[in-house]
Amino acid sequence: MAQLTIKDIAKICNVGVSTVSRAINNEPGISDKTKERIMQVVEEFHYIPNNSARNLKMVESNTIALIITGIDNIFFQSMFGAFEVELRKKGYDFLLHAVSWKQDVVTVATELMKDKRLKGMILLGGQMERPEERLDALGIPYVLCTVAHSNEYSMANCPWVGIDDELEGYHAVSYLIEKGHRDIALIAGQKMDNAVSAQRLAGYKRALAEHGIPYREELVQFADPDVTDFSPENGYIGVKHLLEKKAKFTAMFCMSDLITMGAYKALDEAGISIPGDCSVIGFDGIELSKYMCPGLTTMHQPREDMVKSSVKLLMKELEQGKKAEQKIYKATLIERDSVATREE
Amino acid sequence: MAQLTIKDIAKICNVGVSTVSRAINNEPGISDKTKERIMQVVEEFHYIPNNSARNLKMVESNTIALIITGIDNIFFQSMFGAFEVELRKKGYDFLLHAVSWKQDVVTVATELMKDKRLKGMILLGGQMERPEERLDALGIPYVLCTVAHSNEYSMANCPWVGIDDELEGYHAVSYLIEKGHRDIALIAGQKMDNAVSAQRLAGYKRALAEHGIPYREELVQFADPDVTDFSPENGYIGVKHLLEKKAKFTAMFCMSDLITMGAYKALDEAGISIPGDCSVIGFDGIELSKYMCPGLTTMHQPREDMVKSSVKLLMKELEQGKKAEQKIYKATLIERDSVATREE
DNA sequence: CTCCATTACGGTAACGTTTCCAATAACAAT
DNA sequence: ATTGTTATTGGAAACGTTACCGTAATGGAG
Repeated sequence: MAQLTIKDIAKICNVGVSTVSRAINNEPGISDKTKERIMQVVEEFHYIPNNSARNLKMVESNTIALIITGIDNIFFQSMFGAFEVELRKKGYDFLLHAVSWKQDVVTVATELMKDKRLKGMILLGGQMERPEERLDALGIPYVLCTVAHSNEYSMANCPWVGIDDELEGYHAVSYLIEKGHRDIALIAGQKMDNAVSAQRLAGYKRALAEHGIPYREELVQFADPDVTDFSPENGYIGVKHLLEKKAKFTAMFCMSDLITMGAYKALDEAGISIPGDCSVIGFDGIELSKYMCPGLTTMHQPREDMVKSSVKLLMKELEQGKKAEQKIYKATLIERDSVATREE
Repeated sequence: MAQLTIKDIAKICNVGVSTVSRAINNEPGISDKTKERIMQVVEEFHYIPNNSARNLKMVESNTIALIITGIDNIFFQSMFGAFEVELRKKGYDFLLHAVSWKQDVVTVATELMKDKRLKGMILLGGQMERPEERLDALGIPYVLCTVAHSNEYSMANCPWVGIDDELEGYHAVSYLIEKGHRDIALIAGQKMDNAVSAQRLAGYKRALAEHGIPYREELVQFADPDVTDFSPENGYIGVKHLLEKKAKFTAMFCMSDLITMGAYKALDEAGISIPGDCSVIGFDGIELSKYMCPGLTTMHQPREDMVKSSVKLLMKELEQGKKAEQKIYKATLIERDSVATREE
């Protein structure tokens, strides 16, 4: 079946192509009568404009793209919706584009920008070093949301919103210490290649150090190379390893809430009660954490605020041409029932 | 910053545009020397072709789209990856496109087909009636995977893969009955508008009827209008409602595993033990179900098989021009620890 | 009835690419 | 040298749309 084009519609209606174009884009300079007639034909023949041609021709769109690395991550998933409403509220079109871990985000972003004549973009998730070097060259406003980076390098030169992973890891562990725990296990992500994990680990070490507790390697368990970072499996296997090593601990910091789900299971199978025998603290504050038994105490990332802030930063750049800014949020501790005080 | 085009590259290299085109698409009819020279310039200037122009010009791509309704659904999420590897294995390019519940899937599909010159497509999730009427007109092969439909209408005329929700609902409830239960609660999705829920409900009723157990309305709990179908909240609130009504039951069928998570919590808060006081069976067999405490007994949908089958069906249409086919899978019961035998 | 201002419309050049076709270069065979 | 064959290359048309510009139609004022 041959594809229906704007010319076909024009021919059917006995008008010029520009008139049809005016009709479908409700532009001025067309009488209501012809417009109606054209739209009727459009409906009847199910004509749909070709976006490639449109994007090719148009000098600028009204579209803002959300480019997300790690679409299978439940944490980011919970942010899609908020981004969409926030952006539409400001009158922009919205485009969600997933990039897999193997692709280079900047390449994808560049491609997308050219193809869609993007007005701006928000990069969500993943990790990168010195992104501004290549991103600035694109010439359109962008903001990085929850994009990880190594300890050595800060995001100081880009529009960036997120939390300080080192600091919040420190807070989580400090909380456990305040509750009287000194033997604190850690279930982390991949040992290499995971910047978030590395930073939270740094926070863990600092908290220990500040309270004069020696760092013991046998208590920190990284994800096996073949399991997904921050997944339930990560937690389940992690705890199993800990138990095999006969590591002794009275509390545990898991680097994601999903990890705690696996940890709960492994602990349950070993007959270790939460929080009686072992306290557990999670990270992220995802919806699911509230339904765990016992309710999970966790460091909650203010996702809503982070998306609002990202959009606001982008708008500022877009509308006022303002320079790059940063917005670093605090995580908040949600106390539920998975952490107990340890008496000496 | 002006956008770099193929003409710019051609000018820089002192060659014609067609030569550059040949280089970047590694087509024959170009000497290795010039090709190398061009590619070097391409790298240096970070040239990226404009896909809009490309798609506009090219008569046919090698791309197959996965169009998914309900990207936030954990069940579908677990299928993305498998689709991608399966399709790439066959040598096709892969494109994931999310459509929100408000959009019309067929419109989106048509648009995408025109824009990207799709070779074929797979529709995942959502629900539609008589989709073949409009989809066939597109003129490209497609297959529906786990797309719901009402009881009255079967998918007999489209390429379709999925399970029989009525039958598997029947199986789940029959299993409970075999275990000696007669007072079986049901936590369902939205009362209206959810075809999957409606079919599993029909299965529930049939199982009851066949065993001479009267259907009692107070035991079935639909999702509140403002909560997400099949979510943990759906389960939590559902059980709370049941308990408020002082409904008496010894077992419970939840229409998704996610629902059971909320149900577990509500049961736990009410001091009702699983499976001692109440057995629970779930549906879907998602990864998470294995980590619940106690381990969840659930009807597992063969996701891997369903994606493989979808791709195979599409290939058949693509390569041999075969007519629409159907593939209806059986769910398999995974017995874990959430269902107990009830003694009379 | 004429003139002018306004509104409605049609024609056509771009947008950046691929692909066909023609043109040139290279080189071997006569 | 001449011819033929093949390997490279350049030019230009087309893809479907939008946006500019010019022209025709309309309608009100004089």
